[in-house]
Amino acid sequence: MTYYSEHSKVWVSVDVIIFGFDEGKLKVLIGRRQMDPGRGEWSLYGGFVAADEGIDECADRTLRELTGLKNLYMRQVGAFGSVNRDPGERVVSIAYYALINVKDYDEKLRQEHNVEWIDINSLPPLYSDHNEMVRQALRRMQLKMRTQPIGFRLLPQLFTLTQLQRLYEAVSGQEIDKRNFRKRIKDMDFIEKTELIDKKSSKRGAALYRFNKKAYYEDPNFKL
Amino acid sequence: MTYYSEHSKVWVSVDVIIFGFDEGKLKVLIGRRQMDPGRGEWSLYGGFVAADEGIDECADRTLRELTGLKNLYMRQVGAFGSVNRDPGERVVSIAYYALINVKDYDEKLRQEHNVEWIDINSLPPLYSDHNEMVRQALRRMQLKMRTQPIGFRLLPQLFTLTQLQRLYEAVSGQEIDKRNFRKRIKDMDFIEKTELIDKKSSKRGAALYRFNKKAYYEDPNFKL
DNA sequence: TCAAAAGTGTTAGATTTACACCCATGA
DNA sequence: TCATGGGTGTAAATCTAACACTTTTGA
Repeated sequence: MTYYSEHSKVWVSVDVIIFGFDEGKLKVLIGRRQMDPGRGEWSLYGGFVAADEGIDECADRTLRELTGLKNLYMRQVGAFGSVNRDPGERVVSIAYYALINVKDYDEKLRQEHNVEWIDINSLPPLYSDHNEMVRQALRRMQLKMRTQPIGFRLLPQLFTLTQLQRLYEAVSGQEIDKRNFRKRIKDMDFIEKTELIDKKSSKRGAALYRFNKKAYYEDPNFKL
Repeated sequence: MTYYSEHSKVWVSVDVIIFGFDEGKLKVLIGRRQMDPGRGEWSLYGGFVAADEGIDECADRTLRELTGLKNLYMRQVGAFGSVNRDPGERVVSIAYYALINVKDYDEKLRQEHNVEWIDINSLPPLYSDHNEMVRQALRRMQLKMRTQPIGFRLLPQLFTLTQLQRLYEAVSGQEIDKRNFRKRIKDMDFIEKTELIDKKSSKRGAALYRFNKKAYYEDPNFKL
């Protein structure tokens, strides 16, 4: 049974832009390409879509393969399919972006896969059209972040308000007024202050907060 | 030269959600599927990506094939690639949406292709995941329309403010206050009032306006 | 003469922005 | 004791939303 046999098939791959937040900077996980063509060039991590898997499943599998983590936040950026985007063969690639807490990523696994966290503002030239994928992924993530509380995916479960503010500054690329920021946060009941104090970041210590998912679904008024 | 031969290839197609505005309603161009499987079902118009064309070129070609029109506004919605989305074979499809002025579409061509303008709020069940494609395309278009003056692509070159308002109401799905709307329009210097009067829509007649692309690029302050 | 659509301003309320000082603590 | 990051409120400006009547003219 072959319905579309007069048309030609192409390879379809998935490339993942993995965002992390560390040292006050927004970072992307990239590595040296391990196959030809382009072996050794800086590249996003990716993989080919198998005959019996959907593209979302492929993205999940690829991400888990690299990070060992499940249930990460991931969204599609879009399809990239210029004829000559891949120097080897005709490949259409679907880009996804994912958010992870850098601390959750096992250091050994990172080294095994030979990938590194690079500041998004200092990315080297990447393989094929991967720089463009990163640009588009960032734009998408920025937009999403204004209206959905996904930033917490880049932070530990407990975080200080300064950390949260630095995160939003790093993602949006612009400074935020401390008092106005904290005022807005106070209005969101699903960002809960805990009794715990973080003593690492300052002498005085800063209150640790937590994102309450359940409270968010009951009253999802997020707007930054 | 075969780099990726251990991986399997799939068919890649393009499906186009063509939006039009007519009789105060937002409409989509759909037709009866002309091939197996699913022959006769309501469906978006689409086509397969050839080995030597990029996906954007494929979308352009598909759109021109159907409408005979060039330089239409078109944007990618995303890739759809569940394993079983197509009942015949494994096909990954990239959805695009396009905006056209219904009046520019040659009636004869429309009949030849056997497609119809259907109110987006009264769409029948469509082939495969096409209903979902339309939903996502609409959402994308709505978002874009708030910050970019793309609505004019759905109207004749000359239009009245009431037409423009009805368009925005149809796209956003909610009523807009007439006075507030016209106030905002007045602030945009690139929406120019002409000397011409439209006498079709009312006894009194309404001023016809025009979108000045050049003026927009000089001072792109659009916000609705 | 009247029905139908065009056109026009004001005001209250809500939201956004700008801005500076005291606090607690470890070194 | 002092340097460092934590924490707090107010006022002006801007933006948004609500709202009703007059005009023109073809039928």
